[in-house]
Amino acid sequence: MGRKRTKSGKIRLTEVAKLAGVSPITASRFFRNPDALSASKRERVDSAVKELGYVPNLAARALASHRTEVIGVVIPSLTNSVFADVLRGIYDSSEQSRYSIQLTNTRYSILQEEKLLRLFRAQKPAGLIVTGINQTTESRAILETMDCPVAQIMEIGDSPVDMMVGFSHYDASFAAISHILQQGRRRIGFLGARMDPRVQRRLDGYRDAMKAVSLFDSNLVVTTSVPTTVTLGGTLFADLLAQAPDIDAVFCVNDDLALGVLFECQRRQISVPGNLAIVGFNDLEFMASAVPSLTSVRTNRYEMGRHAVTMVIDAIEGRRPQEPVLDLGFQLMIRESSTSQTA
Amino acid sequence: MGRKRTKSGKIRLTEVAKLAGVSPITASRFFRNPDALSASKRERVDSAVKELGYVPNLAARALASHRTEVIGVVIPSLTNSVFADVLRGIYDSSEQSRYSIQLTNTRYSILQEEKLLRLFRAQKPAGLIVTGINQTTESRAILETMDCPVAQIMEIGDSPVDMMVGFSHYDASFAAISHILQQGRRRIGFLGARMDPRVQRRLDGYRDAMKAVSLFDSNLVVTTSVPTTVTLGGTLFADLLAQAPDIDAVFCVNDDLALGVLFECQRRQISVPGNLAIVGFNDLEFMASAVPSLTSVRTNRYEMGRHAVTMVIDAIEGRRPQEPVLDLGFQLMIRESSTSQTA
DNA sequence: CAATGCAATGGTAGCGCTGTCAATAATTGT
DNA sequence: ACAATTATTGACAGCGCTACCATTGCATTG
Repeated sequence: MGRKRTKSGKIRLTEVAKLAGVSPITASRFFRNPDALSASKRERVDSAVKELGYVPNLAARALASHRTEVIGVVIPSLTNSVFADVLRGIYDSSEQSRYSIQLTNTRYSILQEEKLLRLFRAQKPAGLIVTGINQTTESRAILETMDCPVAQIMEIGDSPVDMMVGFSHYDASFAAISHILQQGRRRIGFLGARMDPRVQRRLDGYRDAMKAVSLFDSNLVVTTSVPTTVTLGGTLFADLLAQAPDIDAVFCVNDDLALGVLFECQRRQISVPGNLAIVGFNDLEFMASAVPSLTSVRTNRYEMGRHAVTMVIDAIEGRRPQEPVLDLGFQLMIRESSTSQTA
Repeated sequence: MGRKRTKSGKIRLTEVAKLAGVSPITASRFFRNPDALSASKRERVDSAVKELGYVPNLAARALASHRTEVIGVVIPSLTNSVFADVLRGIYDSSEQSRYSIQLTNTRYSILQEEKLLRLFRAQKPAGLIVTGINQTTESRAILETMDCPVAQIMEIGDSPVDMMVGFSHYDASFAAISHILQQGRRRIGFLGARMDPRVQRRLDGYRDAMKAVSLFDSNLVVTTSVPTTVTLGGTLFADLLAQAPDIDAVFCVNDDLALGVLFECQRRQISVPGNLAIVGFNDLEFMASAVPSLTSVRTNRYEMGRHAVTMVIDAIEGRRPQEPVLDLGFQLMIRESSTSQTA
């Protein structure tokens, strides 16, 4: 008993084929592999598609082909502005392709991540982009049976599930501390919030850099698992001052904290960089226009998103990169807040 | 070249039904309308699903039912931190439902918006969330033939396509200016960047509030179509000072600009609020911890996202709100930057 | 010239699920 | 007790597309 609604206007591939005078399968090929058609048929199908305003039914296509044109993305946070740039890169790249993005958010929950990965595996995405390299054993197992290209982003490490795009948080942190040391500062505090694996590695870099010059002191480190805010930067800085009143520099694991520290310094009349150097991480836009301008570690987040999508799509289409790990590096943006007043 | 993969392990609804000893259609109903099953069958299907680890094939479901469980979201920018909060609300709400989010980005392009809406219409989403109320005639026509619930978010107006969640940018701006006037300031500058329709309405509110007390002066207004940054706030403020050196307050259409103005004041040794009051818009988190703390208009962005999804889902499931327009209002967060020094 | 290869095209047969409506079982009222 | 009503359930027939393989036509080869 027919649902007449079906006929209501919906153009099917069959109609296109009929108008073009070809078989449905040829019309189908027009979309998936136009080069396989002769020029004449290609043109006939093309104009039939345009004349009828045909739009493929993606559900039917997915059902018949056992594939989707969806790239899954798993990130830990929508709030963290770091991911905004990555996402922009991801969406920008995907828009030029046939693939669409399915974005999901773990809220830094390991369990949520496992659940999402399981969901993705069941839905057979064409590709997958996940954040970080510290998946649980379970998550890793799911990723390895994913049956599609997988890119891990934000950081790089030794054993990619498949591909990686990122940079070394350890090296970036180490470089930042080295710079501060070079400026003659000795008592460098460390401020960390929401200690996810990447932030943890920044702490490792800090610790090793300090230990290398025998300047490490656990009183210089203040961390919390609370999510980052500018206000929190001020609070943590106050804690740090209480623990180590003689600090002459602060390294913050992100720029929001650094801005909070700057404000707290203004509140307490601590001169920056006179009495205190401040260095942040990520190089958000405001760092350059703060007073004094704030030194930070620039990370190539937008490019990370773009490359991740490009690599995944290339892999889907059989063009695997010869080098599965892409290091996008970082740049130390040295500004007033960490250079001597005289400079 | 067989792809035997098809059979490889995939559990179909038929298998579940067989194990549960029911017909496939009954098993199907278990997912879509469990209340229609008797308790005994429901349990049998439930355990069969669990035992086999069955996961529904969404493509098949969409093809057979002519519906999807996708809610489309159209926003103009992924960078603008205002949308991060809205998106968080949207994703948080959707995760508790069966619906998934398909996010798209117009980059403030009218044409891109039309293209995306056309695409969505063809894919028959279960619901749609779009930004703003100023669609083109063409976009509006597409929305009206969308055949699914549509929520317009970020602002409210008189003729919703279907539903609306937002607040009045005009009123918010008017209220902010009234507050500044109340503080005895007379020469209130206006700084605007990326003049999208909502920002435009904030300008309208400013203009009317100033005209109401005969204090409007076009020299007090500086706008640009360039996207907002903190740095731009400083630049625009410099332009404003050049045009109107006697200003005693600045109203910025967003908090990034306000922060840029604050930094520029620090650079130029302009005392805030002594010589200049600063008021921003959105109440981003840093506003409260700046020195001095910065007055802003708090908008309920997270709630906006949550409500939009909830309303759309309710409408999809037949529970239409009696009132299609939801005004989430705003709150003026009065802080040091706009109050007299003596206060 | 037949044998061979290859490019272009089409026929057949589902992909896994649900809409429709009919059929059956359970419940109620009088 | 029996008809009328309601709750459950199932049979059937596709949804619109593509994988697979077969077929056709034509150029190439020895």
